[in-house]
Amino acid sequence: MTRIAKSDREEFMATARRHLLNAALVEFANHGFDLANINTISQAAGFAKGTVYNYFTSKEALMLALIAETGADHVASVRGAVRQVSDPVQRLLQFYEAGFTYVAEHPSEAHFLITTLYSPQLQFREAMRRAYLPMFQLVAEEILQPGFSIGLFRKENPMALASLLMTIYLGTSSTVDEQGRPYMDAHRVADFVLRSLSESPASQEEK
Amino acid sequence: MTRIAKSDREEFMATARRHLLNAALVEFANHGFDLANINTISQAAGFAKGTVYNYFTSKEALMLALIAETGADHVASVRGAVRQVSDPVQRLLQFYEAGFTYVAEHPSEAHFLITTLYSPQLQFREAMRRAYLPMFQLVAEEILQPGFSIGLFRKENPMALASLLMTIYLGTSSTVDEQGRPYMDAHRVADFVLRSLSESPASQEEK
Amino acid sequence: MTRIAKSDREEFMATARRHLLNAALVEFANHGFDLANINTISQAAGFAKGTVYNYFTSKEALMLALIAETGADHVASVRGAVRQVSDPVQRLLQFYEAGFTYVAEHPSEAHFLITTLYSPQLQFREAMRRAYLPMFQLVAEEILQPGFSIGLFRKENPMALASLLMTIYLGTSSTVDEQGRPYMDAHRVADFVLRSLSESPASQEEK
Amino acid sequence: MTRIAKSDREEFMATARRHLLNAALVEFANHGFDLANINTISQAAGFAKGTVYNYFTSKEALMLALIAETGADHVASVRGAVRQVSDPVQRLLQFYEAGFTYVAEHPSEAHFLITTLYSPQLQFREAMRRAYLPMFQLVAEEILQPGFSIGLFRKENPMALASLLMTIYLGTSSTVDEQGRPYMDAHRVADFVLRSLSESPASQEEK
DNA sequence: GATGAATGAGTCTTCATTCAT
DNA sequence: AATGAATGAAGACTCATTCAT
Repeated sequence: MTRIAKSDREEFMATARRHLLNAALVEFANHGFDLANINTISQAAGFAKGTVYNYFTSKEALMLALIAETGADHVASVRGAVRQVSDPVQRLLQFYEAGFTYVAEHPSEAHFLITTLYSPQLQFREAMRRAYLPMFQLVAEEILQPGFSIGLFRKENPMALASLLMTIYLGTSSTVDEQGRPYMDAHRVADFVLRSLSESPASQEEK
Repeated sequence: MTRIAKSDREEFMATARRHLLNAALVEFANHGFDLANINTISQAAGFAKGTVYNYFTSKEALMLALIAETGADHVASVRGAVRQVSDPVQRLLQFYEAGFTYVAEHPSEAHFLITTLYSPQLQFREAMRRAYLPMFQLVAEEILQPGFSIGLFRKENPMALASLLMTIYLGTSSTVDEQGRPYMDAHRVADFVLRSLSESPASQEEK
Repeated sequence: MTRIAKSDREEFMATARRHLLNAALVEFANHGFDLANINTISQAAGFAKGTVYNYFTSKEALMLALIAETGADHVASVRGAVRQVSDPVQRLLQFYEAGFTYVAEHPSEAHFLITTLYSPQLQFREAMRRAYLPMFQLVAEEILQPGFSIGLFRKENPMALASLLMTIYLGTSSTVDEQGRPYMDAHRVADFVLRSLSESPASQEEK
Repeated sequence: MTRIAKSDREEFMATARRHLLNAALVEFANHGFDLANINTISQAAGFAKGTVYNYFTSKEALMLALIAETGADHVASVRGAVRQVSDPVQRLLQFYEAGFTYVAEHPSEAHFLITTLYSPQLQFREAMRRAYLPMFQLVAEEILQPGFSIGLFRKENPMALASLLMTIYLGTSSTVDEQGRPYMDAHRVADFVLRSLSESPASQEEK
């Protein structure tokens, strides 16, 4: 009885927390942290002014929670797609495709993540970096490494390559049209990257 | 006489304006637009609070002027380097080298430009895009086109390629260490890009 | 049965009420009424935030109850000591000794009472005055009057004298060290007062 | 020219500062620090909301300035009166008379000083103590010492005596009617104190 | 043109109190 | 009777902007 009641309450609060995070996401994405209005968030979530402080100790704490959770969501979504295939080339393609799909389907999240990644406020940039570390590892260990192992990718400085791939992913993801959809095509980007990664069948330029 | 006197005054005001822009650059780079303090800027430039309004109609106008001028500077610097050579491959290398050099030598400018490019405020993002249009054109018309013409680069969607090259440039430029220097090496990045651009010596993947 | 059950409940509630008053005392003494936090009080008493309102209708009601009960306690303690002796001079000494002892042994209560006595909020000052009326009467009727009767004290405006004695008591009581103990010595204070009270410009008190 | 202009401005600002302190005095005296409203103060002084922050960095800074300046005023007023006479007995009388006069003529100041002296907030109590140190010294060095020197006062622990005299002064000063006038009469208080201080005309106790 | 005091809109945050469970 | 989530009033403080000097 009590268990159920307590469980209900907990569930209810978890829902409320989620509403607040969703409202915060939109507000932060639209206006950025500094111009975001806590009252607007609370009311958009269906609560009165002060209620947000029952869930987050401050505007900053709300922001940090949002970074961590949205970042984790994003990473999980991409990782799930990547792991559906095993061939490194396919995984690379999945990486960009899942990424672009996420951006297209979660425009607010994507916009929030990108703007936060380049926020002038160090604390938020750092939090964003932390949230994206697993994605970096995904690229390095579950896409590049396998490719190296089977001699598919040229083995040049894995960290630098992973960094480049992430950079290209984030950069192209953030170049979107007014509907929030990426301008670029996942296949084109993946193709571009693959050409560079490939163990040159004949060794090309700089002789 | 009057002309000279007037010219003196104009010169003086131009100098004052420049001091203000420099101070604003540092403040905006350090704190972002919203947290930047007009008073701090004015005083850092050697003036009292109100004086900034003799030169810029508002904080926003100051920001927009800074975007336009700093962006133009950046573009000019890169363009100058690119045009020193004529071979498309060399130009591509120069593009990344000049870019990274600029970032390393102008950390505040670079930080300001990057954070503004991803600002949550549309107006600033747009202004930044406008400021970077010439750089985009530089890549498309003075690096890629010549490469296409002489059959050095595979001719696939020039706009998309230019966009990718810019994205890679901006992304790698914004990944800097604590001293503001890019982690990546211009040669490595240029090499990565060139591999993709090259007319496949043997036609690699998609057969 | 019912009586006993009811009595149990009453006892339980009385205990809870006491816990709340004790917690409130500490909080009010440490921070003053305005900065005192109802939540802190309730939790210090072992209850949740809202429970305090089952015992007191408001923060102010809690404060007023605390003033009345703590004041009465203090008065009772002093009165008890005074009545243990019958000689007016001894009573006066007891008055200051019991007072200082109370202060030393109940630092929170003492601090609360003194700060409340001089609170900027009239309602609390008045409540405090009311609580101290019996102490005033004690001085006037059970110390001074007997002294007048037996010609020990010069009979000059009893009300003014009682007021002065109370003032001296409260003032010296509130001058405490960091451990909450009065700087002054009860004997010294009593001696000072007795010299003034004594009849006989020539050869006054105890020979 | 410039000197005069600057001097004018400084004078003007000093006036504004005084207006603010006066308004703050009334507000703090009426409601206490915590309930005092900064906006009310600013507007009562004839300024807009934020102007008070051009003169004081915070509500607390305003309070501390007020404590220091009002305390110094009070001390100066009493000291001035005391020094007008040279006989220790006269000085003692002047001390209480000047004190009561100050209280009667400056009810807000007096109320503010007393309530602050017993504020629950340590920082303000301490500031008040500091402000009153010179008054303590005045009593010890310019009233009691001379009395000791000429054998008028019995020489018992000067510090304790000074403390008692101050206590009596502050306690009686704070016992005022609704118009803010002390209930006690300066002569009566001074007489009470003098009886205690006097070298017993016939040598009473300590043989 | 330079100054800096004045303005007042804007906002995060606190917290006493209510009330459904 | 106990709980604690929800409420919303209240207030200190910031700061872009104005303007008299």
